[in-house]
Amino acid sequence: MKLEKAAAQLEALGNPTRLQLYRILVRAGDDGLAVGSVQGKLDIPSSTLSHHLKRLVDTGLVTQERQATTLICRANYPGMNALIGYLADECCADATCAPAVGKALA
Amino acid sequence: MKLEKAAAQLEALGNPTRLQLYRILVRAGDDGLAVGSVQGKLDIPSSTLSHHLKRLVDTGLVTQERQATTLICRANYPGMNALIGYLADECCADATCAPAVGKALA
DNA sequence: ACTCAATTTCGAAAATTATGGAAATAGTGT
DNA sequence: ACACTATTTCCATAATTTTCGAAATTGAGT
Repeated sequence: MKLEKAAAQLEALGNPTRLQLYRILVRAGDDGLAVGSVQGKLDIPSSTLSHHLKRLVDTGLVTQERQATTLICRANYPGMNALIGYLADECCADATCAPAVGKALA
Repeated sequence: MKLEKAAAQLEALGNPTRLQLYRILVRAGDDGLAVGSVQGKLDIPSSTLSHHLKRLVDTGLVTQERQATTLICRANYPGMNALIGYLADECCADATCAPAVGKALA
C-alpha cells in the first residue's frame, strides 16, 4: 500500500460522521445496508450523507451494489485490513507492538 | 477508545505530510529524532513542521522530550496500538478479518 | 410516457485546515 | 546581560472540507 492511499483512507475515516457511518456498515455485516437505512440511523440530510459515503467508496473502504432503486452499502473488509496492515507495518517497523495486535485478534 | 478520539487520530494521520512525518519517527526508533533532524528529512519550513507535529502530539500519537535546546520526538507506540486495536475491533465486530491482522503480526 | 421513491449532483455559504514568513520564546553557554 | 541556536507562536492567505437545500437523475412499476 502506498503512503498516499493510506493517507486518503485515514483521512476518510478521520471524520466523526464518517467513522460512525463506517461503524454502522461494519455492524450491518455482509447483508449491508441501504443508503436510506443508514440515513435513518445517522439522521443527517441525504445530500450530506451521500458526500460522506462517496468519500468512503472512493477510498475503497466501502462498496456499493444496486438492488432495484436502493443502493446497498457494505464495509469493504479487505480494504480495511490492508489499511490496518499498513499501520501495523509502520508501527512494527522498529518496535514490538505485537501485544496490541494480539489483543485485537483475541 | 472513544470514537471522537479515534477520529482525531485518524485525521492526524490522514495527511500525507504528517503520515510521512510519523513514519520517519517510527523508523527513528526509541532514540527519537530532534525536530530539526526531521525538518532536514522532510524539507519543509519549520513553522509548517511545527504545526503538523503539534497535531500528532495533541492526538497522542507522538511524544516530545526536551534535551538541552533540542526537542526529541518519538512515535508513541501505545497510542498507535490503541488506534489499531480500535480499528480492528470495529472491523472484526461482525466479520472475520483475522487473516490480515495475523499478517500484521507475522 | 408518467409517477413515485431513492439517491446523487449542483451550487453556494460557513468552517476548518494547510502553509509559511516574521517575530517571539526557551535553553544553553559565556 | 548577551549571543546563539532550536523551536514555537503570531499572523495572514490560499485551499480544502463540511454542510445542506434545491434540482436532477436513476430505476421500477403502471
